[in-house]
Amino acid sequence: MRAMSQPVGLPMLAESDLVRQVARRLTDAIVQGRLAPGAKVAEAAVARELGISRAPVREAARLLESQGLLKASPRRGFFVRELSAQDVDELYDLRLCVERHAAVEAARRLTPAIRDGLRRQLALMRDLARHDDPALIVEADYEFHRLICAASGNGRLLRLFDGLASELRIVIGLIGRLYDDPEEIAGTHEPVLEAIEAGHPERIVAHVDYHLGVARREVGRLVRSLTPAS
Amino acid sequence: MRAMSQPVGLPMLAESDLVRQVARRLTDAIVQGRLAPGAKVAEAAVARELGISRAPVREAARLLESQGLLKASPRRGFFVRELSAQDVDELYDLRLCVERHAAVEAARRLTPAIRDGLRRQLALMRDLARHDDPALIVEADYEFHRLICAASGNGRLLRLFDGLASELRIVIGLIGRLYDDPEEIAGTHEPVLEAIEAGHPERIVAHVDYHLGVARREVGRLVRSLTPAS
DNA sequence: CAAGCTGAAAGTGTCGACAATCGACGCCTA
DNA sequence: TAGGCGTCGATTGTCGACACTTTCAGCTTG
Repeated sequence: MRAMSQPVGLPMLAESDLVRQVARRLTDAIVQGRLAPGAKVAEAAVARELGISRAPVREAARLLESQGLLKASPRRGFFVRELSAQDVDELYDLRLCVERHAAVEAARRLTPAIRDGLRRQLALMRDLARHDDPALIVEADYEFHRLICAASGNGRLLRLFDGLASELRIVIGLIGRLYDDPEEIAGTHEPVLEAIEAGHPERIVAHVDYHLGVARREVGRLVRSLTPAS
Repeated sequence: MRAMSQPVGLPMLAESDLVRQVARRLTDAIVQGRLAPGAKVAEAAVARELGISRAPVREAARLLESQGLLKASPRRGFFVRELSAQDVDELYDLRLCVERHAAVEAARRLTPAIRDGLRRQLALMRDLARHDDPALIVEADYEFHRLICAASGNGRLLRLFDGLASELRIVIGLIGRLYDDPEEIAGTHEPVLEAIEAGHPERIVAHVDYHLGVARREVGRLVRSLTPAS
């Protein structure tokens, strides 16, 4: 007999239905760069490959469309979203709004468990930076920011962050690496956590701004290198 | 001969496919209060009523789920989302983040056309406040805020605002009226527009904060009156 | 009389199929 | 030879059907 369902607030990866499984697989393929921006996602092909009908694939595609990973072109199908430099700017503007608030709020509601979680994640990131596995660093980076958003106590904010991060990972996944100097980026994370632990709203905002500013420039450079003329 | 297709950044409401039509109808029914929170939205029933198959209804329901209007319960169907006081708090926290940024950005990029649009909308709101048609006032209020978000030039921000507003209108639609004193709310809008026209970021933020604070209290009171014990 | 069980009805999750539509290839014409 | 047009293939949008699950009403039983 299986364990009883635990009513924890976790995202519930039950994955019992096909739709979420397909959505997960497509998302992975996109953020890992296996499905390049602009690539067509044909329902029938995906369905054949997974050995299922088109209906779940179709619903999963619409789900990903609402998250901004796919773009639906009526009567033509779904395509992996292509991000312009302006798209990246929009995404980082929103990240700034959201993560400023999340960090300040996280500081207000900081518990020992959350603080330890953030410290562990930061240590992990530093560790990965030394061993230099670009894809894993991106993951750890993402998870650190996600923990802060989760610590804000605002579930919608967390979902919003997930959406923004997914979109950004369309371009990041293309290369597999984001930062030239992984140690540097770990270095800009540290003051953010320190400011949160200190609980100074102004310093929190300043450090979040600085860190996201660096990241924005890196990703912007990445996008411009992909689309030389646009 | 018709004009050539204009490559403007408009949302392109083609509305040719059934999915969007169904989504639109369901959304209207919810924000107008005809579908109460917690009500079941049975695919088969909706499909029968509209004389179509279940497939488009299903996709529309999933679309609305991603917008937070419906909640999917596996193997049980879709239900109109119920909003708690905490949900309202979350939504207004996000509105604050987003609309602060939108208003400041709108001031930076203010053009005469946009300024006139905002003024017209404000005048319309004042006019409606005198004639006291609660539902229309809510619409006009929503549209004023939406114009500011659109003026920010950030399409994702606008979509995000639309999502937040939709969710809030689940509860607002229940009563059909939001403010006891419509003139007062028009009064708190005016300084926001003035601050945007003046272009002082601090004043903009202050007035947006004040206005949304008033609105948050009103909606919060509304929600608590609906769910006495929770 | 209340609580648990049983059966049927309703509804969801998934499937395969058909018509409408879009894109591309090849053909005809100037 | 270049450009426009018609036809073909492939894919989407929509539909009806079937199996399984959930729900609820009525019955049985302690």
